Amino acid sequence: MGRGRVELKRIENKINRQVTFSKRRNGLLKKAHEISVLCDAEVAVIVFSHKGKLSEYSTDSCMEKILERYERYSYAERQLVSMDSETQLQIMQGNWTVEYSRLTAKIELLQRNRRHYLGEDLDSLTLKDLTGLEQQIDISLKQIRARRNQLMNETISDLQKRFLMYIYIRGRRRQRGRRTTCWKRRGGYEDGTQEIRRNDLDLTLEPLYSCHLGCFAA
Amino acid sequence: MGRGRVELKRIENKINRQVTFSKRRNGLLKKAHEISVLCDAEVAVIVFSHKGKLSEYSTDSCMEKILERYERYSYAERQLVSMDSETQLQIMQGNWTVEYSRLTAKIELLQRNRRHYLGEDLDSLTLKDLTGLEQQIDISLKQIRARRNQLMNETISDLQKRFLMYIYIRGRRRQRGRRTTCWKRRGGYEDGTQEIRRNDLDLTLEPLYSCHLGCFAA
DNA sequence: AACTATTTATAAGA
DNA sequence: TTCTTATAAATAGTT
Repeated sequence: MGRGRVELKRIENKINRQVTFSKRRNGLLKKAHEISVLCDAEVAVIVFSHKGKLSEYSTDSCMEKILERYERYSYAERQLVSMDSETQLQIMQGNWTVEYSRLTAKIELLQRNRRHYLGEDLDSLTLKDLTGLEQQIDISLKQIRARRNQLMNETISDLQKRFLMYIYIRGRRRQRGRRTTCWKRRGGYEDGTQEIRRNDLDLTLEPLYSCHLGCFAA
Repeated sequence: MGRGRVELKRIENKINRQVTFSKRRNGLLKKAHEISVLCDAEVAVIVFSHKGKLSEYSTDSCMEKILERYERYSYAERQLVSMDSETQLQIMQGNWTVEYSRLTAKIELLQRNRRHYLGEDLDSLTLKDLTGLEQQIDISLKQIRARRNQLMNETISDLQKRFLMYIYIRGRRRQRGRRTTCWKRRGGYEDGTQEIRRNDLDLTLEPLYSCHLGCFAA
């Protein structure tokens, strides 16, 4: 539709491309509106120019509704967009408002996911989404329980070792006590004993990394 | 572009509307592809017909990527309006590094949490953390399962209704078939029957909003 | 941005 | 649905 047939390949001349884009974009949006009105259809058109400028059309100006409807149809999952070289480029160019929005959008997505992981706001999910989520959370619960059991076992055997050490040390002190003379008991020996005793059996659940208990291992 | 000018209003004749829709949809998708190739643009077109059938076009067949880009872009636009004045001031002063660090820190925290919810990187957690996490995830799994079961039950009863309707309609057609004389069966009756049958039992899992099934409710 | 020669899209008919 | 064809609409190249 114009002077001379057009070949379906990228227009290399930058000016021509820009002009053609502008004309055809208008045509496309117009046609989208026409089919929408004439045929009672629900239409969404999104166009990003080569430079990244957005143009859009949506029936009754309700893009979100149409995209939601589309998502329901295609059951596609959105993936978290990880930071890449595009981010760095944006920042280098001082184009931080876009970057800011990107980050806040990402935060919002992560928070939405978080609510799902915590079993909240599940009404918006499809059956497929829910099945996937359930499997994921099920696996994750198993892993958490496995790790917790492991840690509890470590703690228990650790406590056993501490207790054995307590018995051992008390036994040795009693032996020493029988051998020593009486004058050593004067001058606050009673207090000192209590202090030592308090430290003998450490009941906190922190791991006992620094104790060499090879003598009790057997 | 055709015989006679066309008025921009809904085509009331059902057949005409269907034919026009089919033609114009092809035209729209073709033009979307053309501008995409010629002008190196990223284009997404989504069309739902009056009957609810989906047609779509997307540059490089990557609809999700384009919709994500759209969400980010439109979120950015909304964000510029709703951004609090302090943030705007920060950004105006070119002092985006503070804001950037704040946001990335938040993202990092959220992602660390996410990994924990997914049962990853649990070694850094204490027994107390793990116990809390386990309880949380356990509750969340129960909620997800409850919601999933609810949705499955809804789907099942929906299918049951569809099936009953199918039986009912088939029965009625058989009754009608017995009453009518034989000459009506000639001239493509078989084809017609098959077409109707194809529409009788809609096995998609979309909700069945528009069906009045009061007769089966009891 | 306007113009205009052509191509393209498509409405109506078969 | 598909083909045909007359005609409206879109647009490529130009000014």
